Amino acid sequence: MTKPTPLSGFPELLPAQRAVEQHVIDRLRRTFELHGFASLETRAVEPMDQLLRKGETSKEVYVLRRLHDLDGSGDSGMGLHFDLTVPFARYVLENAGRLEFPFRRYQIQKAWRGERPQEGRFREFTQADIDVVARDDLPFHFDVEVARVMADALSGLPLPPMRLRVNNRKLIEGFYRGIGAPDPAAVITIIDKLDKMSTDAVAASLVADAGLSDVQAQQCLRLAEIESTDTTFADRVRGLGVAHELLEVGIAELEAVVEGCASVAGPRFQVVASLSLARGLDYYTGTVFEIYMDGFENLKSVGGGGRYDALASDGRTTYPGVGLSFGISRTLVPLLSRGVLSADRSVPSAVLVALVDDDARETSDAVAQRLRARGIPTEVAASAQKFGKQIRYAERRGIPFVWFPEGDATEGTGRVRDIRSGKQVDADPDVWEPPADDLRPRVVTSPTKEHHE
RNA sequence: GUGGGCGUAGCUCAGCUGGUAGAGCGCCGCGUUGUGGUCGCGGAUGUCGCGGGUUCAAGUCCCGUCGUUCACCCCA
Repeated sequence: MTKPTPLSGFPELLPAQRAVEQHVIDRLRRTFELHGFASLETRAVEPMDQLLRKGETSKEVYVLRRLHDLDGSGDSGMGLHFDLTVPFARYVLENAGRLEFPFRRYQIQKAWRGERPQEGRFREFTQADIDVVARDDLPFHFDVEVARVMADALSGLPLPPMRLRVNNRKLIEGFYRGIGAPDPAAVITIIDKLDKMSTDAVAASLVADAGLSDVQAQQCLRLAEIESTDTTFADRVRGLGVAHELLEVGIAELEAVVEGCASVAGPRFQVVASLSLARGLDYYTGTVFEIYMDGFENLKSVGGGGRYDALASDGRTTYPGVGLSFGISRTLVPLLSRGVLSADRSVPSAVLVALVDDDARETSDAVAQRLRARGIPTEVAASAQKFGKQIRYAERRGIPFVWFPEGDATEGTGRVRDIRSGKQVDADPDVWEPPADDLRPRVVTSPTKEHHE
């Protein structure tokens, strides 16, 4: 058999890298649950009509087909989900009668997109979503809450500092209406390209494609320039002299989000009111979020979300929602492959129990069992090589302690060596404990490699 | 999906206008007859991503393909 080649866009990690990913997932899970969000897992597939609703035909969906369904007559019309929001909306409708609203859930799962892979952009990837959904009416304070929860979750991760950019659709749409823009939606789409096109090009496009006058286009650009980490943006917006009812509602909401996040912001997590943020998706109706990672702006956003007044609807009842999504693969894979992040060992074992000779496996197994009984991940040496070799076996894998048994199986005493310091002490497997930090693989960062480009 | 760069040992890479493969690190052994890391000495490893073509001769040139990366697109 020839050596298999990797599959483009379907990243797989080495054991130490996976340990980092698991740490991140555990950490996110713990924080989400700390805030009372319930865990949910939805199936991998959705009906194609669900996936392609709202005319999102540009989505590259992987379609599912049975091998023996040659003529396609039994075509199920199923595809792999490309995000976690669409499956969640479907799930809410399907289980509306059995859920308690407002319903808060998190979901950490894979998603699939057939797009061309690039750094931080894959065909199979993991993301973490939190959403709150209600029936008929979802109070605004949940917009603030989801931002606070994500801030709490992300600032606890061993990652570069994150920046949450916030804006409000009502604010910008009210502004565009207030200046008399004939098609506010078109303006939003064009403003969203500000990070790629020059301001002159955007201005020209606003005139040509959104039907604005030069003066109106300049007003839009001045709005987009506004940015602040506190509520001072509000006066600057009002200073532009545009009046509209919707604009005032939007300003008030954005102020509330920025104020509400003030207590969770810190050196590792910044919240910025950013009036150029638009997000192309058309289903957002109020607050919009985007998350960026410092030093990795080339990845674009590593998370995003916002408020949808109609996350789901069955025709009779409407379910508004607000949520945020964080790209685990997008964030972690580039950090891992650049060596910025890694784990200090490639196995869970904290202790390697040495094997004195081939007949002493029983003794070593007994020691290992006693350590495991107290929650210490332990493995027994593969063979009775020279102790130097056995220590090296541990060293290669990053296992911090080697246990040398003494006496027979019933005694279970011995000496334990910290192979990093070389310190060796007499120990009892029913009593000895490693430092808490050594119990599990630790995430280590290399700040020297953090800066690039 | 469209267009460009790159692909040589486990890793990072060198290899000139084509002339039958190299360094550093790592790995293995011995010095060191049961406690690694330092040091010294010795050693192994490549279908030069894969397939085809041009040529007396291809790692080197051409085409295709896969992988990777960048831009567009899209977004996590």
